[in-house]
Amino acid sequence: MDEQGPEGRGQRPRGRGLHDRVLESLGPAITAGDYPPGTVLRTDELERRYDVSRTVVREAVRVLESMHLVESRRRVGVTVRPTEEWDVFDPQVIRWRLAGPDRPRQLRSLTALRSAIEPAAAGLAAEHATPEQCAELTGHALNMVATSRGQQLPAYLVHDVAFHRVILRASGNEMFARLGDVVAEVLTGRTQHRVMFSDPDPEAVTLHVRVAEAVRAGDAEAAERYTKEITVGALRELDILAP
Amino acid sequence: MDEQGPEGRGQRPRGRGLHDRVLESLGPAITAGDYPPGTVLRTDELERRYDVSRTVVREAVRVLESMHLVESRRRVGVTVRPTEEWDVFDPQVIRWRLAGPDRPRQLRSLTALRSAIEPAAAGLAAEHATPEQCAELTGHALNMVATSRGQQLPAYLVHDVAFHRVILRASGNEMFARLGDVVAEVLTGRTQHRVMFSDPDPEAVTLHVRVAEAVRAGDAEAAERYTKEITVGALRELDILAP
DNA sequence: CGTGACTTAAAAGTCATACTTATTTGATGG
DNA sequence: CCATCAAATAAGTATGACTTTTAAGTCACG
Repeated sequence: MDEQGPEGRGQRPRGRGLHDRVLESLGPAITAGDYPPGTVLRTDELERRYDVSRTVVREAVRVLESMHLVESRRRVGVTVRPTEEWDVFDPQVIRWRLAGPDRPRQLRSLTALRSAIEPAAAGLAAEHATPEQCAELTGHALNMVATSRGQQLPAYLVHDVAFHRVILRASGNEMFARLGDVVAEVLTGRTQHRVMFSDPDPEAVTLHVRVAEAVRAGDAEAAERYTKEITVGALRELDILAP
Repeated sequence: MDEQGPEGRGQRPRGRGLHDRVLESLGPAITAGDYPPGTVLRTDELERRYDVSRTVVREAVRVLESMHLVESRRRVGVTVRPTEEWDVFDPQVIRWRLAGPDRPRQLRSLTALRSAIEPAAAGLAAEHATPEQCAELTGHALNMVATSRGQQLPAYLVHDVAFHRVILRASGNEMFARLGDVVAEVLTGRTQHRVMFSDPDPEAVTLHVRVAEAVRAGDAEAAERYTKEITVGALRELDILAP
């Protein structure tokens, strides 16, 4: 029907299918508040809006429903659910909200989460980390030191993210490990907002080295304490940037 | 807008749809390890197995895919993904795993998570709780004391769950608040396994009262410390029950 | 013997349509 | 005024035809 040539053939579209495209449009819109809770969407309306078949819309809606973003009821339609019922731990929801107007609030929530989780993870890591993980850890810490001065923020960020990922993984707790992506997102976001400022806080850099040492030494208490200091610093930083 | 639905909109609206039935069969099976990572399912096979249409199967698969439990690829099929990629924070995944053979491991992970989150939440609650929430808290704590002796575990559990829910909500952090259901699940599961034993640990009961007092007094440090003691006790208990 | 280009087939993805079922609304009648 | 039942509506399900992607097999060529 449409003999229009394929748009970007060499592109790398995030959505691998039509339902993904619908999802990647509806999800951000809902989490951004474009459709406030209580808003009712109708399947056939969405069909027309996105010019896709019923099948595609239903699959997208089903996923949104599994995230508790919407509720689909017969004879009513697809209703946007109250914010407090959303699955705020769903990585996709987190991504959408971080990309929307709710970003500051979301960053604050996530940083508070980090502040609770990461110290505990570091403590566990001190008890469970393998020699390889200890080596990775010190490696990243040293690289953080090396890149902490002279406009090398991108390189610094890479090692910062990797460091925290190793800690979370080494904790031996699968749930902690799964937060690696979230932490990465927060760290990346923070760097972007800090790019106008100076190099990373030297104290924070030192603390990372201390954490690596503590984990290697198997000193759970120290690993936890130093990590706590790192995350408290992150919280303070947020208050400074947007009081 | 009164909602006096006879069934309520509880979590078990028996057979809300065919796709739900497929999901509630496939989800537990995958998380239980009946289909090990790498296993390939084909849509038409599932159609026949559950005697439903293509539409229904696809919707179920799409939801499983959004949980990162499976990956659907053309010319290949629906592949079960490696365990470490699953969305272990998804409430539904948690429910499934708690109902399966992985339950002990899952309970341990979740208790470690509690141990990290709840003290932080209590600290925040001490700073943000409204007078009403403080009243609820002391009310539940007192009721826990009242029901802590003489085979009243079910009643005790109700207040225990409610207590922790209020703490998490009062923290003012939406992500902490969302963990209320998870904590409820853990506490309920623990009680079921303890039913053969005696009444709840008197020390734990006292600690809950102390937490309520600390929150009311706005003493974040104390609230955090006492809550930490509660969760550490829960961790110890797990080691005793299944070392 | 590889190696790269071409063909093939398998399975998911998409669409259109007809039909079913639950639920709200509101009209009817006690 | 309330209960009951009928109609309208939108989601849910089924089906079959068609498209697209891609793993894998084939074959000619260096």
